[in-house]
Amino acid sequence: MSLRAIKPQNETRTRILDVAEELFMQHGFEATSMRLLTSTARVNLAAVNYHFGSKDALIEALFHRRLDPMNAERIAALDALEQQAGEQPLAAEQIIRAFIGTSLRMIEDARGGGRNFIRLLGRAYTEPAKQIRALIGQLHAPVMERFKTALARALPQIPLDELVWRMHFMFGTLSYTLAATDTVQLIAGCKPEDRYDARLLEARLIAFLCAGLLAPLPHRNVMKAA
Amino acid sequence: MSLRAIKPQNETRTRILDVAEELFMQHGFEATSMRLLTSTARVNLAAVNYHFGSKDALIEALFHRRLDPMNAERIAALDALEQQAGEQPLAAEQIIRAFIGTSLRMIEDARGGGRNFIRLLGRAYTEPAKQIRALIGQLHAPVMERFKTALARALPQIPLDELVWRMHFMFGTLSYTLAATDTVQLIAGCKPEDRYDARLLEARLIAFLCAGLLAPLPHRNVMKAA
DNA sequence: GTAACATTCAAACGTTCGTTTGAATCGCCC
DNA sequence: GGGCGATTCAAACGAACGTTTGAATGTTAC
Repeated sequence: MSLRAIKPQNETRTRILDVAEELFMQHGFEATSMRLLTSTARVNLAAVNYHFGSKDALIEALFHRRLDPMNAERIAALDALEQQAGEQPLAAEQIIRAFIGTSLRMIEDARGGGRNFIRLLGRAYTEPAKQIRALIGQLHAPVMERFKTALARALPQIPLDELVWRMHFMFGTLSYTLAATDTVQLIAGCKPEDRYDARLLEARLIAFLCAGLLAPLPHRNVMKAA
Repeated sequence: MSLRAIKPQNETRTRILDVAEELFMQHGFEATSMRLLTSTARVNLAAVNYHFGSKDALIEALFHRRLDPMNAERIAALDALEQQAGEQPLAAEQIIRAFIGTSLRMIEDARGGGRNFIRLLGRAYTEPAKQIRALIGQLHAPVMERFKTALARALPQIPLDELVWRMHFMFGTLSYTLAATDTVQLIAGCKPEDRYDARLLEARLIAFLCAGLLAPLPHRNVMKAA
């Protein structure tokens, strides 16, 4: 067998996953049929069922392939920050950077398909299918808990329930921004080319999110005023 | 014909729309079949095609029914604010309140189905189907333009492109928060009962969004640093 | 009462879906 | 080079989908 003819291991699996990322991002999970997927990937119709078991299992494998390393990287980044800081508390901005940096770096990876996945992920947070939301929640749970305690230590003046909501808002901003497609331009005048300058986008996101996270506490008496 | 037996006009239409709101919110557009929809609404299977023409046309009518009054209300609220302020510029917080107040008031309407629609809407912003995103974008365009100019006048120190992005972030926060389901609790410790205290949620959202909108400008040299 | 129109109904239409099947082909070790 | 597990292939499966049809029923006006 010649060297040039060596067939990469799991080539079919990989090609299915890559195409699935792109098509699921474009059309959604339900609207992407196995026939379109397999023909686009130039594999047999039965290949998905053979290699993954079912369409649902393919979706699960797709999220695991990207999310597991991403979340590990996030936790490692936070570990490194805390070790480097020693006893000193971290700044909220550092923690935010550690979280969204992982996503934004993948956005720059247009060739490798990372951008496709990030957009798909942004959509998946509001996916109606319960099993998908449950999977995402389960994969994110450890890293969420980790960042929650880190932020709570960095911002002791913010009550925990308020902090949880602000993390919720932050997460919404991030997922919506990442999920945004080229076609939808809700706010007229938005220049689409800006969207892919990940460096500038990061600076804008950080400024917005840090300010929101550190916002003055809302008056608690709104609870009684109702 | 007795008074009690009077059949409300368009009862079938209305019942279809109400059930569609609920089922589309629960399962999404694609995953909700006409058979489930019509049987839940206790109407004949052909009723949707008779009254609306097609499933897609039903979706379109569903958005029009809620969004047209909502956006009219938003613009009216902004008009009232500006007239009341006379020559004086509005505060950013007033403008934000005018926008999100409409959504949050519908969240409190659990009986009337407004809550269903708001959640559905939150999801629709990241809907993969292009026609749906295009419809939402088209229905929102006038109100978006209106709020953009209002915010630009209230915050002249913020460059327009930065302002557009911050509106984008705001919109993401709002849509994600509204779309959030009971089942997904990405951040552990979030108490679901808080979610329906619209008054408290509004105070939290306003504090977060105002701070983000008024955040210090990011350093522009990040563009060169890349 | 009856003609004209609006709505509802049960049944069927053709299509597409995810999945399964069993044979054919490939890659590799002895 | 023959055997064997891994993979690919064309074909078919039953189910579910959105939609259409034509008759039946309800409603309104004269």
